[in-house]
Amino acid sequence: MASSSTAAGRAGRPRARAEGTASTLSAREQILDAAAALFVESGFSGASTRAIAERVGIRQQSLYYHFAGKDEILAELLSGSVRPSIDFIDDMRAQSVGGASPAGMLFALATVDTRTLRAAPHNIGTLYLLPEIQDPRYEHFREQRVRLRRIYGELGIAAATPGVAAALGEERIGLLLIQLAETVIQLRRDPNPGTALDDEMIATSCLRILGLGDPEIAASRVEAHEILAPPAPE
Amino acid sequence: MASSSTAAGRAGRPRARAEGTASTLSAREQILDAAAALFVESGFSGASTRAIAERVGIRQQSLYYHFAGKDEILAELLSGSVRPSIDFIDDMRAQSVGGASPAGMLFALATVDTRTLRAAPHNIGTLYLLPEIQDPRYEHFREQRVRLRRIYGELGIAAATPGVAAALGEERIGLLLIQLAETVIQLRRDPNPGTALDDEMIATSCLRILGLGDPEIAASRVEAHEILAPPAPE
DNA sequence: ATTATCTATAGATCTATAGATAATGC
DNA sequence: ATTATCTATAGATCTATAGATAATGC
Repeated sequence: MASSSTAAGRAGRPRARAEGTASTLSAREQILDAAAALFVESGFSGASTRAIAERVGIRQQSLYYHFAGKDEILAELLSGSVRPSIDFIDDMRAQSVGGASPAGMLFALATVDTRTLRAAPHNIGTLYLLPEIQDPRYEHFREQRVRLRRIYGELGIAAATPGVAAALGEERIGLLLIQLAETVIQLRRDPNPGTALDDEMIATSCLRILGLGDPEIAASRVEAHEILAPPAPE
Repeated sequence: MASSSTAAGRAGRPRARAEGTASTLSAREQILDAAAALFVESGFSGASTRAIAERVGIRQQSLYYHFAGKDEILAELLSGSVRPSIDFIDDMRAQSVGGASPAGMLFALATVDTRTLRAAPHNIGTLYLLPEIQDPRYEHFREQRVRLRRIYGELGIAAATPGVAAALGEERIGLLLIQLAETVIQLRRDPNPGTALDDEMIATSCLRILGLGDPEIAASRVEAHEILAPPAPE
């Protein structure tokens, strides 16, 4: 059961503003969560360390026990937010899903991505849009995203009809597909919840852009389901 | 010839840091331009009034002669940036382009939008992505964008195949199409200029999402050309 | 007189470091 | 002893207002 550090009220001087709720998260996680909410709402520069700390229920200066600076908090949030997609890709490749077509894999990837973006707390995908991430400091993160885009491009060009493949090329396809997946971010931003957008709508649109027709899309969808929910291995 | 206020060195105390270039822009325009560059690079909160003024070549406090505050500068930039699209829509409707199909009009609108986003100085479309514009203060701008999205939705659902129209619905179509048009923003952000993306690629992708095939897309493209470059009247 | 700048400056932040303190762990 | 907080505080901003000043316009 290895108790670990996640636990409730333990070592260290107690907080001045004793929390009523006794969060299940570690202090570090509480900070990340608070920062995510505020970065999404006010941007990186617009969210002060004081505001973050206040949301957590600690003093501004106490943040520095857990993070070297505000930028480290953002770096960690960013790296956590691409991880699910990258992991999924690596899994899919490792399993070398023999039977799956590029279109099937693309459908699965788009589904996972949109699902992740939708389920993440605080619409964290918004962070991708902050101007501040262009800073050299966040290059590692940007590289991860380039990698993701490249995978979209590779799968996309392999799945596309010859005409579309020739007209667009791999890089543009990658860009368009990832852009489409991120529609979810804008959708969550919209305060009017009238429009729900389910994951498969995006994945379907991805394949349409590539020139595929309804029968191919339907087949890819079935493949994607197999990739995503593999038959229980005995 | 009405000389107007745009002119070069005129009334008012001279600037301390005399500009070598004697800009052709009015001070107000110089401020807007400098602010646009900095908002795009550092975000709204990340760009200080001092930095903006420095770029213009005036003192920080002198900004307040032209604008009541930083937020007014952003408001003006935002309103200027949607105007071309809104104007085009109003024109297109006013002319009541009798012959044009929804698909043709959509192709034309997407072309104009991507062209505008591509040609604007400083990748100003990035401003749409700033978290700060969710503030109630910028509601007017957001309404303009909602209007634009609605037009995309109306044209899109009319142009779509029955299957796609039924599966997605007008609002989702609007969201997806506008998102696609804004791929240009991300493209311009990418420092690697390897990938040029021409306007018609986006417009074409818009129609593909709607389920249209190559012949319909080709026809819409021709219609769009007629809308965009109307045969010289009489 | 009007216009567009300037200088001076108030007051409110904001980030980060240094060192004290109040818990738990051994 | 270690851990996680606290208080105190430095130093750097940042936005905005008030009032002076140096041009042009009449």
